[in-house]
Amino acid sequence: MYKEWVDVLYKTDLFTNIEKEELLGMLYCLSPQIKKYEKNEIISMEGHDIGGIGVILSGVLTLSKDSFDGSRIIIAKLEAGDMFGEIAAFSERRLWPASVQAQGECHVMFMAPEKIVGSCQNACLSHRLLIMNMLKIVSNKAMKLNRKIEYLSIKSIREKICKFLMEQYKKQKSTTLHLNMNRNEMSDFLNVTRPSLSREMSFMKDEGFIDYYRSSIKILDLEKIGNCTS
Amino acid sequence: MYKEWVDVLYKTDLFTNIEKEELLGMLYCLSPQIKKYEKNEIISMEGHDIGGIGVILSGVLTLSKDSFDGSRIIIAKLEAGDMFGEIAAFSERRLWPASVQAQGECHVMFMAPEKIVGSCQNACLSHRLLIMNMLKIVSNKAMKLNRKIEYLSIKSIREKICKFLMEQYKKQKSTTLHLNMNRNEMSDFLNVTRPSLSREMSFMKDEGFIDYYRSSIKILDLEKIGNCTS
DNA sequence: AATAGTCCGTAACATAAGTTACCAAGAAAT
DNA sequence: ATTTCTTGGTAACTTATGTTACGGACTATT
Repeated sequence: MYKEWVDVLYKTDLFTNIEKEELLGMLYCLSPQIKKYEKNEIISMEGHDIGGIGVILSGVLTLSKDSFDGSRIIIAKLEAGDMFGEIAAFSERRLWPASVQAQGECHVMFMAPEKIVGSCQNACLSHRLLIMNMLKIVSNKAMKLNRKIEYLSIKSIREKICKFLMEQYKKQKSTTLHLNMNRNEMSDFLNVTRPSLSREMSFMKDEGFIDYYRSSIKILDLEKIGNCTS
Repeated sequence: MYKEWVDVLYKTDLFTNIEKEELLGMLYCLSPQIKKYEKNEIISMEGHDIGGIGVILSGVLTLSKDSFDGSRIIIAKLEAGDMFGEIAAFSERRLWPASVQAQGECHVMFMAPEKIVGSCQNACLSHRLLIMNMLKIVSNKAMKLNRKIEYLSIKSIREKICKFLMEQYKKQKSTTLHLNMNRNEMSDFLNVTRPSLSREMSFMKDEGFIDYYRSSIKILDLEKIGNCTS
């Protein structure tokens, strides 16, 4: 049952530094549930009780936050190997802070947080590793949230775009960028409306900073993008 | 040297579930540094390398983020027993994500993250507890960042004010609120300008939702504050 | 008591961003 | 090939919020 997923799990952050042979044994100890979801199926709803920590075995999920007025902001896309729910699971307020939805068919493994933290007789050493991995994962996630805050704290759209482009540039190590999101998702991510984003991007095109066609963007003036103030 | 601070540390989240008698021994094992800072002294600068995790022994500190344009957003005020730097210390990118500044005279204890995570011979059990406490602390902090994101994602000032007032109401369990910040700090927190905040608050006063005088705010129409949409 | 400093409300004005609507290019379906 | 749907650019208009500046009410200092 777990065997077919060992190769995927072996590469996850949660099981870093844990040997493949040990892994299967640990899995039986952790006794996670594996569930399959269809396209657009909602895996967890913001505000509901947390069942367990999720590890994506296959497929793509979207993490989104619902605003009061009904609009939805996509926080992130998650794929095989990624986790969700770890933050809330180990905190005091054990409610889903966001909604998780299947973008296509996918498999997800759920673990009870107590099983990770709680010691067990046969695999104590690995458990220690597991907790330490968990600490690192949660810390990294917190750092990411922090970066998100930096985005949202920026007030002008142009600065948001510049910051976004610079991060993409650093990630893709090229001035020719291929985004894995469309305009709508990009505007969601930057927390602005699509027409406003398009307008600002077209201004920047007119001014010769960038060129673009749909989700391909070319940075023409890297320096100006880098220290854009207004 | 550490003795005088045991009572403070005993109450911190980091040492939860650890006996007072054990604590002193652990401190010698962790060998933290204690430093004293004067009013307005900068304890750590955003972007610089992390020395260690800080625990506030006395005094009040402010956590703030610098924007590119020079403005500064106050994220939080920290007081005796609070920690800072835990997130970054256990993540991959070990840089201060924010600046920390002394609001008045204060004492801070710094610990190397390796000392917490690394096992030691004499206090292995306590170390396990320490790591688990750490996991909970970091998770809680991540949840708080998440809440901050919720604030920043709100676009209208009025909704921000309403959310802020509702949280204060839940915290203080009274419709007569006493804020521990002035208008400037409040506007920083909500990431809007002070005059804009004042204007919106005065509109809300005119409409009979609230009444206020400086940092005392009275909620008059709890329901309308609670489900304010525009 | 007089002075200076801080905090905060207010108002006129400027502007950036949201809103709505429309259209064209591509993609998918028939 | 034709139709339908999705995606994204554009433009006119509206509106919320930032900007700047001023003044009054406290507070602290001398």
